[in-house]
This record gives sequence, structure tokens and C-alpha cells, in this order.
Amino acid sequence: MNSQMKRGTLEMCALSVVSRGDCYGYELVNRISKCMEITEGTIYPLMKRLKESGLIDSYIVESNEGPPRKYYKLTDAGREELNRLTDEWFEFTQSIEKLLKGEFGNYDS
Amino acid sequence: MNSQMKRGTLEMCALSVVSRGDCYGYELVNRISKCMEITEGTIYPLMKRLKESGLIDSYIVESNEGPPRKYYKLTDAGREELNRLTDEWFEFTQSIEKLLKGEFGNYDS
DNA sequence: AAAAAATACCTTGCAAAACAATATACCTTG
DNA sequence: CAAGGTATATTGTTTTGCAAGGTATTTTTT
Repeated sequence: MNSQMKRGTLEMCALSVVSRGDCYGYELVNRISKCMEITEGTIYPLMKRLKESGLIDSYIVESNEGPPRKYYKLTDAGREELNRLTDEWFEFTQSIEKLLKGEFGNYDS
Repeated sequence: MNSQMKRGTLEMCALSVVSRGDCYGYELVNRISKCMEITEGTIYPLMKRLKESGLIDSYIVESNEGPPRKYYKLTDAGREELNRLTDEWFEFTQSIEKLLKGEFGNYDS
């Protein structure tokens, strides 16, 4: 898969998954992996950025199946940003489709 | 607009526009600008990369409205790559949509 | 009990690419 | 001749995906 296509959408995907239920990093990797190739080296720095910008909060939960898990939870700002990103995403894809079909007057400059 | 979302799609867009008729850089900027914000600092390096990978050819045409224009023309490899990128793009957007709707089993992992 | 694998976290460093800024140069119009 | 539109190209900055490496806990296999 084209690695460049993921840019700008991964943030939206992570926020979207977390919006449907609190989630820890490792779990997030597995869930998003069903949609696109992704590794932990991508998710952990991303979640750090999201927390620094106040879009998510986190809390630790002990686990009896391994090391403690850091759960992520959407903040109000995160929910707003998710909505904004989703709107932007649909606008963008529609715009691309128009261009691919030549619907931007590509023959009459 | 989210600058990151453009990544991986600009190449496809440029190839697509050129596929509907030979085009020079400045013109390409104007046409793609109808779809997304873009500047010359993005297009010229991109076209250079595309030429280096053999996806486009170029030829100079004198102009009486300014400096000579460098026209770009799709190669056979370029046309193949455009088809590949387009398929990938639609697969990708569909996959994202599924994830946004929570259709990847986000509750019963 | 030792080894391996699965679970879970995190960081470092590299590479790709968008874009602002800058430079060059041609032509037209005021 | 100055301003502005047309046209190409490069440099440096920033962002971010990801491979590679590291730590630690629990379970399973040998």
C-alpha cells in the first residue's frame, strides 16, 4: 500500500476508533491494521502528539495478560477535531474524484 | 485544507490531468488548484520525480506569451501507474469509510 | 526450569514529500 | 522603465510514517 496516502488520515482513523470506545495503543494497532498496514512505531508517536494537542486523554489499567495498558479517551476537543477531519476528508475525496473524471474543465483552461 | 491529505494523491492527480492532454507545469498548477491548494514549489519537484521514474516525458515549446513551456506527456508506464494508483485510491477510500463507520468489528475484537 | 512467543509500552533515526521563500527570465501594458 | 502576469527551478524547513531497537510482563512450549 502507498505509505504516503496514509498521511493526514491516520489521525482521523485513530480518533474515530477511540471515539467508539476507549482503547489502548496495542489494540489500536490491531484494529487499524484491518484497514491499512500500520505498526507500533507509527501509533505510539501519533498518540503522543494527539495527547499533547489535547485531543485525547489517557489512563493506565493493570492487566492480567501482560504489562499494564495505557487507555486513550477522546476529549471534547478531540470529538470536534474528529468531526472537522471527517468533513474535510469527504470534501477532499469528492474533489479528487471530480479531478480524476476531468470535471474541472481540463480542456477549456 | 489538511496538507497531509494530499500526500500520495498528488502524483495520481498530476498523471490524471496529463493523461487527458499534454500539459506544462504552470498550467498543471492552475488546473490542480481547482481541486486542492497547491503551489509551484510542489509541482516542479514532483514532475521531476515523475520524469526520473519514466512515467512522463517532456518537450519544450516556445510561447509568444512568455518564456518557453515544458510540456509533459504520459508514457505507457505512466498510464499503467495511473491505473494502479487509481485502483489503490478507491480501495483505500473505501477502507477508510468502513473504519469510520466502525465496520471492522471495533466492539468484538 | 529454560526457551520461546505473545502482549504491551516507548524511542531513535531515516526518508519522503509539501511548501514557503527565493532566484531567474520572458513578455505585455501603462 | 516599472509593474505584473507567465514560466521554470532550487533550497531549506517541517511533518510524519516506519524500520529498528529497547524494556518488561505473562503464557505456552520444550
